Amino acid sequence: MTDTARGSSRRYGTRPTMKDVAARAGVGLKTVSRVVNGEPGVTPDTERRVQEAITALGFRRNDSARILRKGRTASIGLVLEDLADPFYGPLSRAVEEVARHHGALLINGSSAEDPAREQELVLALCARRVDGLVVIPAGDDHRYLAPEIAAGVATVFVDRPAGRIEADTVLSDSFGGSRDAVAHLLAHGHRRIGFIGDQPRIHTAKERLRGYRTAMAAAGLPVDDAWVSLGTTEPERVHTAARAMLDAPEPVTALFAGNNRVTVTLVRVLRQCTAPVALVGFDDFELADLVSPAVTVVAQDAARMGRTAAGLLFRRLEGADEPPRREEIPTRLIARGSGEIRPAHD
Amino acid sequence: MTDTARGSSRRYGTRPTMKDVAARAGVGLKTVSRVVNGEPGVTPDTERRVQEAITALGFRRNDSARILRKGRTASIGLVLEDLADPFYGPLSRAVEEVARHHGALLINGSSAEDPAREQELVLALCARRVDGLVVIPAGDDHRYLAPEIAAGVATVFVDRPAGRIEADTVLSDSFGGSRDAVAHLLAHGHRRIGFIGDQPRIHTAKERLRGYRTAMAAAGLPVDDAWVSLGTTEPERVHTAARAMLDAPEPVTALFAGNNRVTVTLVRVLRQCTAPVALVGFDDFELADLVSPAVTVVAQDAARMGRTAAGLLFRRLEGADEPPRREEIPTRLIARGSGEIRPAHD
DNA sequence: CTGAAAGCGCTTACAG
DNA sequence: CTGAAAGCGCTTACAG
Repeated sequence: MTDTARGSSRRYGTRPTMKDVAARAGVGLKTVSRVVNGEPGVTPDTERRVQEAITALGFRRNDSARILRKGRTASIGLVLEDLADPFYGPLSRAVEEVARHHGALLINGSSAEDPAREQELVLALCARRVDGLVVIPAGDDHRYLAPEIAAGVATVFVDRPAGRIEADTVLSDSFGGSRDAVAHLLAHGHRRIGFIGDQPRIHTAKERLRGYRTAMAAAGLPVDDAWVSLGTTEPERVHTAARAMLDAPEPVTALFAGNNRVTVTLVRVLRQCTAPVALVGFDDFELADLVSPAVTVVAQDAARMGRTAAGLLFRRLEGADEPPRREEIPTRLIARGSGEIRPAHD
Repeated sequence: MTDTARGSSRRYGTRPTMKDVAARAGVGLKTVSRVVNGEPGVTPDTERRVQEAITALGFRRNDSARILRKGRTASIGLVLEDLADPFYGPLSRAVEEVARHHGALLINGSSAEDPAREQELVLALCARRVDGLVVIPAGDDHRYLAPEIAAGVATVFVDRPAGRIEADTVLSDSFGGSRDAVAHLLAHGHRRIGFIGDQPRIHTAKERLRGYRTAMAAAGLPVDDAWVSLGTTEPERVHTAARAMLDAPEPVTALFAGNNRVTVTLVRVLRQCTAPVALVGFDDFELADLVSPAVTVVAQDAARMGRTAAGLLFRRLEGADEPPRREEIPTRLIARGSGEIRPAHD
């Protein structure tokens, strides 16, 4: 009889519960719970019997039930633009490492740069009752998150600020990094410098443009409208924009790329040019030193951004009750050759 | 009174439940459940009252409770080596897309190529009762998963086969791709070809070595032990191995790299060489065409691997009851220059 | 040292 | 169309 019951409880798709273990070991439910959770107050003999039952039945605690009772899920959500983008790999990994040290798992999803999808994902994670969220926002209005934050979901925004709510934020120094990049080109004799960046609704794109303008202004130089092009990072769009700047009657002698993907496209465009054109890119990429000329970049520290964000998150979860913080991670200019090319004449 | 109760139920960290909504709307619990889940059989007027209560209280259904009752978590686990590795980005993204179409979230973690950590992660995901698992295994003994699979956790192994259990598997054609790569070098006149690959305990490393040996044998050529080096992908290790092959009295005239990271290191090593040495790498990488000479590779389709794996997984979850499958994803040789260099003389 | 009862927040199965 | 009761598999708070 007992054997039959046990047999059927092993059927495909059915798993033994603590109750089954308790029955088999001839103890109470709470005793099984004690053993499973390593709580004290169980005699060695009782413990052994429970362990045997656990092994025999192939019991594994159902954390869904545990989570419901305890109120904490020991998981955090990570919403980013695209898991396949190399910038987010190290960032995700860093968040994961910190989560791991706190015994938490990572649930993540890609927004594909779509605000509606970002919101859908974030709210799905809230419904799962993640303890916290790390969000690289696609949208610019996060009021939908306010009730969740008020209900205790620790939330940190990374790479771009939250829109219309206050929250912990970790950003790269886009403004300072861009200003330095352009100053670097100016120091190498350039006067007509083009900026090709991401869509203007993206915060970092605006900041990088501001850095560009500030550096030009500090050098007392005018900025021709034709030297600035913001838009998608599609190769075709970037290619067209670059060609326009390079084929103008007074062509730019240097280009500053607003991000990773733009930089790579510009490397391709510039190989076709006869006259050398200087290039500095925002954000480093793996083989930047292998291309020739090697590409000068303003490097961001994605792993540090992830670590910092996760650190802030767990501070909140451990009860830190302080106003939202905004951390800025410095960038670093790495001169490799392409940014040190001087203008032909002028 | 009611207001006080409501006020306190909004306290930081406390969230309203269906019961609260029911009380406020003056309906039964089940009616709230019907509205929240869009089930039929609710008058428009009742529905409106419930919706108002939901909005007023900021209610969001607790999926932890739902999951416990329904038995399915609508989440799948993805365990890979390192989220930050560019090979896994597109693979993860592809798995995520398929999961999304099935309404499932992705929980993932990195094993860091450590079998113990792989097991710990996988079992933690099983305790969370993920519906399925996509595993890029680090270890070579997965018997620990047998009870979970028997209990209904759909499991698919990707990139490397499962060890000591039967399970759905999606692999690249490492053997065929490597054989083709080496045949390509042979066709360009090489006779002394070196192979630098990953650690021999990794299945793909063994398969790629087998492809190399098969191609050499098919050409009737001997393989000198000094031409084969398996080990970690640390740049230093790869550098030393390559130098030994290149500085030998009878140096190799071509190198076949067993993976991505090895290829990149070899590009760096070969730039220092005076005599040109041919190179083919297993696995494509983003800027392979920008390096000079551009790098000839055997490309894997990581996204297709991810899609295929997730496809198999959801077939199982939808009840497919068939023996474990093994899908092999073809590779593609992309000639870009480095693999078409001919040996100096001979 | 051990265990019975209540409850976490939902859904299921039924009854009106 | 609507709702009260039971239950998912654990943990909590108590009592022995």
